[in-house]
Amino acid sequence: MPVKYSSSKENYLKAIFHLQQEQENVTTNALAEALQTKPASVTDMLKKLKSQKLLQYEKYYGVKLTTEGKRIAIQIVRKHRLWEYFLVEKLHFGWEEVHEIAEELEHISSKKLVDQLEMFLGFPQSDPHGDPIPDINGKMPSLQQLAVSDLPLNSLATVNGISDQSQDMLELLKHKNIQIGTRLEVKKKFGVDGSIELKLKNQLAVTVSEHVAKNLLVSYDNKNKS
Amino acid sequence: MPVKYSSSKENYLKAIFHLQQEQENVTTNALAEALQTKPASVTDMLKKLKSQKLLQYEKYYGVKLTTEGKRIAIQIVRKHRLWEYFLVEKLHFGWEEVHEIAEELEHISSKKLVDQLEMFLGFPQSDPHGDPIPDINGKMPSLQQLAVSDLPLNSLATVNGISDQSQDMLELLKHKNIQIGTRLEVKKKFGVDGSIELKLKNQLAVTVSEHVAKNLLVSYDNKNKS
DNA sequence: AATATTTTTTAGCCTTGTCTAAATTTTTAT
DNA sequence: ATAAAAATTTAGACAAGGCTAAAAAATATT
Repeated sequence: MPVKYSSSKENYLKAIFHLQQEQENVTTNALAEALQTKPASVTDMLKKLKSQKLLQYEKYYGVKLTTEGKRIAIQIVRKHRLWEYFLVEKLHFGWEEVHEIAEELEHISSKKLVDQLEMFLGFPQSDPHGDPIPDINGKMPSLQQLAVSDLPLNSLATVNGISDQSQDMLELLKHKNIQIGTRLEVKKKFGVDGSIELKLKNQLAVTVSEHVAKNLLVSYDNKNKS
Repeated sequence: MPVKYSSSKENYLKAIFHLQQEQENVTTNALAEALQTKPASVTDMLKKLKSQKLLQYEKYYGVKLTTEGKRIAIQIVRKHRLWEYFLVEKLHFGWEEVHEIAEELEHISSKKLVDQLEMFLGFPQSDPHGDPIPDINGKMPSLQQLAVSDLPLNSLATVNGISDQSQDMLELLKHKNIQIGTRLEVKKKFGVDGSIELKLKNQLAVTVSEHVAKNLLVSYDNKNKS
């Protein structure tokens, strides 16, 4: 039953999976962009993946994962995020360094390895960037997430994710001392440029641009004090 | 400086390195055997590795690693053994299960990853099978090793390695409760078939065949008690 | 020393995953 | 509704790594 797929195929499935979150039907160009390859190569690979029943593909009409394709994609995501957690929590990497390494580690095939790793790590719910880690059955713990830009004035919230995970973004957040778990309060919203002033728990106030505010995800704090 | 080589090339370098321990000059057939491939494929690859200056190769005359080739091979060995240690000590794998997984993990490229891993593990000196782990500079801690078959009667020794690391051997040793660090005493040597009776510390006596006795490596215990 | 055997290499072919250039289809804009 | 633009696919090529069958070299045997 557990068929092995090449790293390349796994990367295609994962990329399609991620793109599907935004758009039901994934286009060839979007995939080429995501995988840093050429559209012609994507077409070639899609035909192979189709013949393996990992996705539905009709010429010119885009692509959708089958149940099996999705299952494999989620497995890869699970491995990627568990390894990222390991790298940060156990090996003391910075959160901006781990993605690249996890891109390699996620293709190690042993299922037992992932499951033991998960146990060793204490069944973490989300990776260092706040993204949920699928459990052994592929179920994603879904957590309430809204952008800082959507918070009303004076609300209290805790950072639990970042949608733009570019190197630049992660470095900026690191610089401003914002990480997963940081508690913050919305102090001011500037209409002119969409920037927002935040008060970080136990720290000074900081101002973030509209772009940052839109990509910094939080959940409301439980208002169980007063 | 840190050029990347394919997993396949790394495997060739590693296999040559291991075979060189026994025989200065490594033959094409021996390599094909070790890598589970055909001699013709070996010849092809040797030409490529030669052109990259990783080894000296003269048609029909066998092969030898260059300094650079050896450096890379030792890096791979280092990674392999550190990962094996991790799998056994942290993820609680059995020593007979880890080789295959480490074969994959050893090709993960990040140097920082290996070095951090080593620190996280507390700079172990040898892997779960007793083989020495090269340090960050490629230096191997060499330890005194002789076969149980060469021990004189009544000598006390501690298991520190196995030369035949086949699945079957590891399973047999596991069954007989012999592992790295096991202390033993030679009780009887049977000339007929070369088998040897051992008394394991805090356990019953066991008999091992000549084959096992020849492949079980030990160091003499420090006789600092009486 | 000559022949038989084994080892190694060469030649030609295959698969996977990628590319460029050209052709085709779909979408957008007039 | 049709022309222009954009997206996608096809065709043909290439590099890496591997294979089989046949040729060549080295080694062993008589």
